[in-house]
Amino acid sequence: MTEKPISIRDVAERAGVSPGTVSNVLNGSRPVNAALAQRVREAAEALGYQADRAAALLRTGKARIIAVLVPDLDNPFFTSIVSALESGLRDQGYELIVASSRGEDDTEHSRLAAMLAWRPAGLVVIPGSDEFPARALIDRARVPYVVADRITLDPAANTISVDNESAGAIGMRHLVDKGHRDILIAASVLKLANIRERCAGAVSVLESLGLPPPAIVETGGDFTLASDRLAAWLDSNRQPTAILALTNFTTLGVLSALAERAIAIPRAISLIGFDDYAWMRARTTPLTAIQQPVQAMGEAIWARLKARIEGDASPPAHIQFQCDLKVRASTATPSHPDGTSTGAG
Amino acid sequence: MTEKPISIRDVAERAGVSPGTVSNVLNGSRPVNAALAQRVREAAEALGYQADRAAALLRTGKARIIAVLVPDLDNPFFTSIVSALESGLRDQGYELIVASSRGEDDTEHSRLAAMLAWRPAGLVVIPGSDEFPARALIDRARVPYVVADRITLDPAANTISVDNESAGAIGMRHLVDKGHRDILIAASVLKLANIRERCAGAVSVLESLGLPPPAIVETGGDFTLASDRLAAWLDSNRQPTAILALTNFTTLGVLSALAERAIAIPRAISLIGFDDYAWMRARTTPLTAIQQPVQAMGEAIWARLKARIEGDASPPAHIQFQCDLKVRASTATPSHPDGTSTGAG
DNA sequence: GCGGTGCTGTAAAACGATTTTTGAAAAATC
DNA sequence: GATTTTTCAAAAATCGTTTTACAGCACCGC
Repeated sequence: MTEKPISIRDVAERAGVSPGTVSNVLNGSRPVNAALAQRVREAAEALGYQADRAAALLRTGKARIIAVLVPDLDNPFFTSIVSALESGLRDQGYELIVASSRGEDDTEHSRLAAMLAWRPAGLVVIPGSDEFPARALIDRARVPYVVADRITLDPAANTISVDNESAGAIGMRHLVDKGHRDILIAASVLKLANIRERCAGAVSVLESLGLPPPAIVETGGDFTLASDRLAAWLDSNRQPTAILALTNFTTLGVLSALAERAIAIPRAISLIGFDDYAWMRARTTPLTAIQQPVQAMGEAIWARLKARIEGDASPPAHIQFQCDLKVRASTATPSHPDGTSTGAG
Repeated sequence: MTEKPISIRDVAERAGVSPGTVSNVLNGSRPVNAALAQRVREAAEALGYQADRAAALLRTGKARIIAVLVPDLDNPFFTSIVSALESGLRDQGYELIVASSRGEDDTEHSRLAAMLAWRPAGLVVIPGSDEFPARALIDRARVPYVVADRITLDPAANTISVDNESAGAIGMRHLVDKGHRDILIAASVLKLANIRERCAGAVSVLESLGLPPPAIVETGGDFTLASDRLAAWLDSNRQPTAILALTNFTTLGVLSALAERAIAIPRAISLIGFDDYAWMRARTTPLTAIQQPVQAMGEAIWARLKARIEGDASPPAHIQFQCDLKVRASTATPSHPDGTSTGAG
């Protein structure tokens, strides 16, 4: 009893033309007599015709699909990129397929292979590691792609990221300007180039001023781990006067560790967070934060990818966005300006 | 110079068999001589063969695709559902295509139509409104589907949601038990049935105890709006001793409004948040929160959808999950037990 | 008036898998 | 040993679109 979905043939019949003509009208691939075209369009409308994407794809070899691979769909930074992308694609007849690599190389590989079997028109990938071994797959598929957020060794890749050195530097400079000398950097995972660069930027500020290097603690990727590592560090080291967090999850980890110990922000310790979410502002002490221009990045990713899809053959671009420091109440002058001589034992 | 992607024909040739046999081996649709099968598998492996999904889809009529439509890809509740779903699908050869309706009926309609053109095997939708006008599209496409989070009037729909009445009730009961009588409910949008039910659950607790009804403020969907509306309400009404927030965004709105006014939690006002995110815990005063079992819901959605895809014809189920109240430091006994007689003017 | 040249529509050939049909061996039966 | 049945792979049909090849027609210049 299940009625068949309407095909191009039905439309053709109703409009009294051949299927080829219908296709030409609907895709504008070849000029068609205006009156006929009108009839075709009416017929299509009346029947509620939607071209079967599978058949179209099979013939043309390119799906109007953009595949996105991110390391973690529970990380708001990644989902906000996905969201920004979706906004860009929505009106242009593309669909978005998403997958999470969970930061594992082999998952990354298998998910990528599965998505490429759809022959997507383009690919956006946030690699789980700098090596990015799945790159070979992409090469083989010859699909236009953009690497986002992470830096890659792949010379052929278009990349969209933030200026991580500068991001680290503006945070550190702000702390130094406030008078802090005893600063802890909460880094997530140092084997990621972008995190290393944020560190480097921060460290270079101290270096250029002839100040001693900061302490760095590597917190790992997720929130609970970060919280534990930071707590352990705080319990076994002299308390810094300021903390610079390099990702949104480490920011949470720092907040958690400080809250547990009832360490006041910014009275005892100043804090700079990374990324800028509503929960960072909806606080008694809103967080000073290094804000990534997520929306702009999403748009840039799509702009670049779209250009590539449409045949642009310019050399690969490496677009870098500047982060903004949103100064709020969580950073203040240290209570003991000479931070090196005090602090808990 | 672009080498062609390897097709089933290439594999067949290399293994010295026909394409049909390759298909039978790889899909197990019909028995094939073990030795031959082995040869075929080796050839496929050697060539790195991946079946063109489009061709397969065209023939079989069903894509191994699950389409997901959510109201907002920037809302962590919705993305966590997507994430949980992705985990379920990953190993079963399905891909996930996502789209955002932005809470607009016509966007919902057009995005749904676009996704259905791929003839997905299944559909998960979180409708933007109770009316859910796009339902007609789904009926026409005869695709198995599950409605998540929202309640729908559609009698044929499988739904997965939380027990909203109970969720509202456990929050309110906790506040009443603590001694609060002057309670404000921060609801997002009352035209959504799930929000109305949370309200109803909360209100019924007061009713059953013979207490006066709570104040309710409708904050709207997004964070800044919620913050403004709440601020306005607080400025023009007597200050309650406790606030019950009914969504994660309203929780943020409440926090923001209270922070701006330097109203201490829980000393001046107790607060119960909705959903349970790391940022609610990583605070000096961790939030008491009504936690939705997101992971379990994601799994249930997939289980139900999968059953339907595989031909299960049992009557539509309406699965409800119970929320958990996580009691933390943001709720306390009101400073003036008789809340009606004090408060700011 | 005639051959050429756009124009515009139809007919038919792809696309690459799956599935049905066919056919030729091998196995079983008498 | 001849005939029937079974087995299993090859061949062919199919899905619905796009695109190529071709044909009819009008119009052009000579």
